[in-house]
Amino acid sequence: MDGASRPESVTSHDVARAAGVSQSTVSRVLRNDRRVAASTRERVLSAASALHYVPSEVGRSLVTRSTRTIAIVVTDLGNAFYPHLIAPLHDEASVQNYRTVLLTETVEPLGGDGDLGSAEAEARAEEISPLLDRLLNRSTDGVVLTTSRLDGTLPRVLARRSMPFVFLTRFVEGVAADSAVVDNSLGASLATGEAVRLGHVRIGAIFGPPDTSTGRDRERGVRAAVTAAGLELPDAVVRHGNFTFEAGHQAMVELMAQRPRPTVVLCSNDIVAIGAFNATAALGLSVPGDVSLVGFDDLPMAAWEVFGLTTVHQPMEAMARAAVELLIERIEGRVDSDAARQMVFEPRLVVRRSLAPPATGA
Amino acid sequence: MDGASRPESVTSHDVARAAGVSQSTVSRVLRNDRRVAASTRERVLSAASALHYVPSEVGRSLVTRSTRTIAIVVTDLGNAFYPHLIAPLHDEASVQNYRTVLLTETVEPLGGDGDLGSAEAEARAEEISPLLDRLLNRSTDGVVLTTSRLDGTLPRVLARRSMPFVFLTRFVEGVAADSAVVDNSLGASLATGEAVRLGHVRIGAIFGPPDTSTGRDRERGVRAAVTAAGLELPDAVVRHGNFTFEAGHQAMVELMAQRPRPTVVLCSNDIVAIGAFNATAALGLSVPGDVSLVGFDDLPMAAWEVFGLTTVHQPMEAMARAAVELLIERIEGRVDSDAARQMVFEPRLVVRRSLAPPATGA
DNA sequence: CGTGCACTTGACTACGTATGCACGCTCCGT
DNA sequence: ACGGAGCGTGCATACGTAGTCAAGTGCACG
Repeated sequence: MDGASRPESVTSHDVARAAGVSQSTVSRVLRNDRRVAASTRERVLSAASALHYVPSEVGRSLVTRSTRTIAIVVTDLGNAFYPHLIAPLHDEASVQNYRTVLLTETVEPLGGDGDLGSAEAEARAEEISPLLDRLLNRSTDGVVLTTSRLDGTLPRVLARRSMPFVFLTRFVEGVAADSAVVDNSLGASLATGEAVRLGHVRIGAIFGPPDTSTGRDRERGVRAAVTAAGLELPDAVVRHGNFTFEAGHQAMVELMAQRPRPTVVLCSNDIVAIGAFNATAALGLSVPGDVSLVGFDDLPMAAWEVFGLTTVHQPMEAMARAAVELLIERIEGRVDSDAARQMVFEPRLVVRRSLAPPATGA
Repeated sequence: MDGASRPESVTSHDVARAAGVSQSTVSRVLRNDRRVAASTRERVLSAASALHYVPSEVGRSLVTRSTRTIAIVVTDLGNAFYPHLIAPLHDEASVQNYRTVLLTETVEPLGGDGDLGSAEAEARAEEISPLLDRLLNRSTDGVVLTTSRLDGTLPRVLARRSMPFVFLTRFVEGVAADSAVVDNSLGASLATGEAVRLGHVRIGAIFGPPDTSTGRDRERGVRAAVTAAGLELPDAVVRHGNFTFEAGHQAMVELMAQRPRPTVVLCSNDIVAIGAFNATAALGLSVPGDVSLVGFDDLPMAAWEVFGLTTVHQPMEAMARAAVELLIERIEGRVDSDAARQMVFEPRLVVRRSLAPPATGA
């Protein structure tokens, strides 16, 4: 069956034999141990080079009990949001001489049997999913979580098994872990305040999932700013949905069917806003002529000329770097306290075409 | 320094002790070896569960000489193209019980010393870059290459070290390796033919890098169709660039400055086309009123209402699945021949708003 | 009642690398 | 000339798992 007969690879023993030294010496040379004679080092290096020797990471990991690899957990790779997070994570990890593994958390549909006892729920949480296995089987030194829902069990399990991890973008309350997030509530307030300042009164919103910190905090910020302005946010012009193009598209179609129509729609993020933008195109409406739109995140896409999307910038690169640093400090035990270190970044409003004063006399 | 004192994890020996059996038996139970008594199995499983035992992938890999992990090599994670490739790759690998690692190939700028001797070039090729190290250090069983340029040394090095790999989307001539690609030349011909059929005569093009099979083959297809129609493709309305938004944007600005302007511009892929689309918006031109646009790939984005991009569909999911299957067959030695197996998929023209007949009397 | 087979289990070793320990050698000081 | 320090190197072992070999038990059959 497995007729592979993989060509057995060259090991440090082979190099040792070729150089006429012991395997220990080979290891020392390659680990840059300075207690080895220059002439020996030379011989070993040329033997290694001649044999095309590449040290086995597996053998090394087994004895060092470290893989210098961190896992990044995301939900949906198809979502345009993640690449912008993944790239800086990857880069910063590289700088710190860590490798990166990308893992997807398949969100299981909440089945019909909603009321299983807490004992049962606990048991299910401990059940080893493929993802959890991957995180706990020591092929990874730490984890960056970007997708956690507030009720997620994953962070709790990781904490219990004392696997180092850090929250990025979102976090889960009641779990003591480092995190790097933007001040979502403030950002949403800024955007809402600007809409109010421009004279918008009939404000609509497409919020994110209430069981994510991001969705909830941005909603809080919008509602606070609306209330502070003495305005209201009627349920008829509010929708909740996932952070996806499709969710934004569909919600926007519904909102545009309301009478009176909102003159501005605040969206939970840029992807949703772009879904909404396309919905207006499908409906023959114009932005900002018929309705203004505001996003959140400031993805490169928001700046595209066809959108000109007003949005709230969050420093994703800085956040990703911070997350990696926090994590690696934990991994290498360089941090004294067990307390969670929460880094909160400043949002910044980026004004573009998609937000304008409401049409007069509409 | 490293005061981590990582809590030493539970091993199969711990489980063995708890269950009152030998480590071998624990291993057998977990490997589902049926030569173990039901009662023993029961005891071992409950001990393992009580101790929250998770087998060490590192230990396992060392002895099995296999990691069940395949690497995906891409250039630019920020490019919207890759997620659509990565997701199905990841999924198919999961189905086959393989894990996936995402690696980026940093394309080194071609320095000024262009003419180093072939011996020198060879030496540099053998130099172990971080990426190459990662691919050869046996932390990975095989590689999916999506980014190779025609002169790339990576595939050749992999072949020489007999590391299984497969080309996806692009390929490199002269390297005998399995590949899964669309018929790029045919696809480009289809799109060009349609433009001609609609009456376009002044055709412009933004081609991809000539040192990629994708860029070159799509260019070939366009040129063949133009010639077959008895038309010409003047250099003034042809640009070459990378497969990026920015390249498409800039090239389009240049093409639109030509007189007479082309009435249609064929783009090397959808990202480039969308860059071009945005350039027209910046210039105050309309698509397809002032100029028609055609892409390639049929990313979900092409179907967005604001674009309505006519493009050539390639079955990326099927291609990704095929690539994974080809690769795993190689890894597991299930394929007799050494000959390259090339799977060529059918392109399909998807007509949307962005391609229309040229304005009359323009 | 003896032989042999089926079934179950444990002792042991290999995988490739890193490293503690000990040994031998050189060189210097007295 | 002798002792000790210090350097360079090899031996042996550990890491956690899989699998080989052999041994033990019990049962059926002759």
